[in-house]
Amino acid sequence: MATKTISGIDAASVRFKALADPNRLRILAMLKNPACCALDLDKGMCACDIESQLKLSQPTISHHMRILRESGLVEAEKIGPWMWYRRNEKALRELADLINQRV
Amino acid sequence: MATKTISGIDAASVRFKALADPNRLRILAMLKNPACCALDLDKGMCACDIESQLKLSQPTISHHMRILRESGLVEAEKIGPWMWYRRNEKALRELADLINQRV
DNA sequence: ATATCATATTGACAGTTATCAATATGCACT
DNA sequence: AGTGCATATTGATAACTGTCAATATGATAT
Repeated sequence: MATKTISGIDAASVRFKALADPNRLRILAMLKNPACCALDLDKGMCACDIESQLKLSQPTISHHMRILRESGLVEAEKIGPWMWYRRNEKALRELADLINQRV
Repeated sequence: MATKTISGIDAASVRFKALADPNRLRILAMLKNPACCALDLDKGMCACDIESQLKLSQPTISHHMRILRESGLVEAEKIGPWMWYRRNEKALRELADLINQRV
């Protein structure tokens, strides 16, 4: 348990790293109010919608979504051919709390 | 005013980048409860104290402090030969609010 | 099976980052 | 002036990052 704090710091730095890119911040802001091709907004947004709103190539979007997913700040679900992305509000709240209370 | 939002995102990404390193997170945590060579804790911590608690060279500490300072998350004041560093609680709170409300 | 669409992976490249050793700056006290 | 101490800057290097073009994977519909 002695290394718990350190590994917590490392995990936090991974999440802050995920936020440390303007395009990823734009993606998270988009996911807050999904404007997407489907009507069922609860699903979040699919990659193609995100791509159409940012001037980035499809592989680049995929790269950013992987970083957001692996950091735990975004969750993904595959439905048919589409990948739906949603914010992990709990993880985001924990990160905000970390700034306010610990770090 | 049209670019206000974008420049806000860029400014935020600079601050998150400042948090995206484990050693800088450790420094911010240290500054929360300054354990330092001087008695006047209100001043914060001087660079030598930070250096003695992290296993990093003096230039590396200086580098990290510059990034924290330029991001606005930490303030610095030179008193005699020492540089005193303090957290900018307002900036940190704003960043936490950004996660909670905007991004 | 095969053609199509959505997304992921790979490979490459330019730019950035974390780190240290060496050196410079700047202050304080003889 | 000169010595010593605290911090900053420079230069170098290995590792990482954001981006795109090309290619691969995997699901759907014909």
